[in-house]
Amino acid sequence: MTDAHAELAELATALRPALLRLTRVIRAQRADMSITLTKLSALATLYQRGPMSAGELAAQERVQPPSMTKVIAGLEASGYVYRETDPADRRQSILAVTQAGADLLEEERRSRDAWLTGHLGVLTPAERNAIAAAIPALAKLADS
Amino acid sequence: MTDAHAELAELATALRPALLRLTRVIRAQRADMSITLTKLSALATLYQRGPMSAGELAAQERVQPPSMTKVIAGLEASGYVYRETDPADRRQSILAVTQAGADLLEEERRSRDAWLTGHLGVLTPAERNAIAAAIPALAKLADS
DNA sequence: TATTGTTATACTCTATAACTATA
DNA sequence: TATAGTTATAGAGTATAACAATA
Repeated sequence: MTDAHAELAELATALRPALLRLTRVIRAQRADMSITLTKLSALATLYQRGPMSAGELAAQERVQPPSMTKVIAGLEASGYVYRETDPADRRQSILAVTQAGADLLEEERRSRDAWLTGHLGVLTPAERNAIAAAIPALAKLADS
Repeated sequence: MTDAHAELAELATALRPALLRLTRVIRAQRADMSITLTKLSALATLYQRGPMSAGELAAQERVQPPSMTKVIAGLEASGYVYRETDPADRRQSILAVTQAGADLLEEERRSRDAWLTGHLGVLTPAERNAIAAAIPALAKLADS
């Protein structure tokens, strides 16, 4: 007789190290690049989803507000994002990506030596399809 | 005409935030547990793969040796691993999981409220299958 | 009072460089 | 000399608690 919980625990046990190690590898590969993975991710989200407040961006990225404050400060200092006080609620600022930020994202996307893009090319089409098919479920897990 | 590189870049762009956010959520959920995700992962690897040296464990976990030194020190202090000097090469120690370490892993696996296990249960069977199918490809990426 | 964001502080994770012990 | 591991040091990432400004 099948134990459903044991099966889920098995899946969790297999998934956890795969996520952790791959994230480590991706971070390490970025060590000598212009911005870190954390900053790149926040910048990409802001670009894709459009201008938003610091709190909204923190929620999107699944970090606490003080963590996002530091990430934004770095992106702002580098000239990749700017902010304007929301006239409707002066506690908030609306963040947006600058042209330099958009250029950086485009460069990252296009770059032939971007590690993850290059290594995805080493996988078989079936393996890439398997990853593509799993992304919505992984995103749903992060949301739940 | 299809640009293969652009497609890979798209996949990378979708995968990266999913990995990063899910890893953040999993780490955050462990905040009040007995050991951190990094230590749990190293302990689980040592248990599954069997006794090995510190250098081997670092390579398995995709971290540099000094990082693993600290992880091992914590696990040893907690009584979850022990080491014995390799008689054939006295520079190395062979690490192994103690009974307390094995008990902890069993407890983690069994625990009904382990976050990841619980939340995998919320996914549909098709979503879980998609994740299970992607794990080997994710592991291959981390290896490549 | 409640909400948004920041500052202050601290801990975990991880790396590189330099060193020690052994081979 | 070369290798395995540790120590020293530093930076990134992240959190909680306390605070300030605004609603």
